[in-house]
Amino acid sequence: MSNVTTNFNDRTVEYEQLLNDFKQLLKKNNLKFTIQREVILETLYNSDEHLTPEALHHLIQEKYPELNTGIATVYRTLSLLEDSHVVTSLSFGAQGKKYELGAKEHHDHLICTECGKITEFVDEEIEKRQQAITKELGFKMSDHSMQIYGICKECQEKAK
Amino acid sequence: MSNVTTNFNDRTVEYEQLLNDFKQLLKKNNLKFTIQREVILETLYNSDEHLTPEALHHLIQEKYPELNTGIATVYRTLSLLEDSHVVTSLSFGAQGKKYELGAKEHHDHLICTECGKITEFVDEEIEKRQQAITKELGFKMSDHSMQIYGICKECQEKAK
DNA sequence: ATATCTGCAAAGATTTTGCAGGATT
DNA sequence: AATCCTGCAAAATCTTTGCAGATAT
Repeated sequence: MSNVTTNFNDRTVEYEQLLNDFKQLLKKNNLKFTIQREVILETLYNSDEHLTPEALHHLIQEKYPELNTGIATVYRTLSLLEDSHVVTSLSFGAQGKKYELGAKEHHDHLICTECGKITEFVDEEIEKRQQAITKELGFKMSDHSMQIYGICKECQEKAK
Repeated sequence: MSNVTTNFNDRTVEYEQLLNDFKQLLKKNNLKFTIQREVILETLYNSDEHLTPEALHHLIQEKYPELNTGIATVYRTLSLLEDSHVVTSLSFGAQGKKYELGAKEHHDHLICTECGKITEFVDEEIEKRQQAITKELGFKMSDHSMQIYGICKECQEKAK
């Protein structure tokens, strides 16, 4: 099972692609390409974490203080990106929503309800079963998301 | 693989059990068993949905208006229940946190993006894989949620 | 030149907290 | 009787919105 044409394994090309898609999306909706929007996309791309709007804003303020990006712009851009399915949001036990780029390879989430840590994983078996189930029910799948909640190894040990 | 002792398949007994566990929990922490706390537990138990604090409060106000339960009590009780791992909170993309009893059988969702219909399903294969994955990573699973988005059979036919 | 964006600050929403009277142990 | 709970309302957070100047097309 190979998929040579889609997997460049080259982060620069990958980001260029993402950025281009984003520009296209904006153009199609008569929206403008601004430095703030680019910086938000880039910061999400370069983060391995699931970011809260506040954390994202903070990162941007640190890296590009001269832009003086407002938190309102972060919220507005995240909504835009979520509506367009470019990012997805998650939330767990603690408070607030967290965002991540949806363009990354598909993966599911293991979420610790004690410390909030999110671990990503991909399981071929599960992906296959999902396709089998939807096919069986005549459902045309466009997307899916899965979260497993529980307590991570570290927090279990701490509790002892 | 049988598990005769734990599966009564009798909702009344199941609820009694849950309620007893809850009472024990309260006693152990020098907390008091109040009518509001019971009603909150019961309403969560009887709901098939994942409820927001507001929705839960609304249901309770409708069913037991004479209690005049305050939203603050709902929040306080949900925190208590969540800290004790009796309920888990999660969020499905849209806004706000949603709560459900952790004791319920797992179920996944097939969501039609055209008509909004939600179909629940359980798949043994997926359940097994989830357990295998969490075990492998030393993670203690309490709950999971999975949503598959797409277009249901009926809507596909309508579109023709 | 026009339409959209942005930061700011104010408004809305959501969640938490202090307090005084009420309920449970 | 002592302790904990509750509803209420105020406070603290989190998110959205209106506006006037700035920026992208």
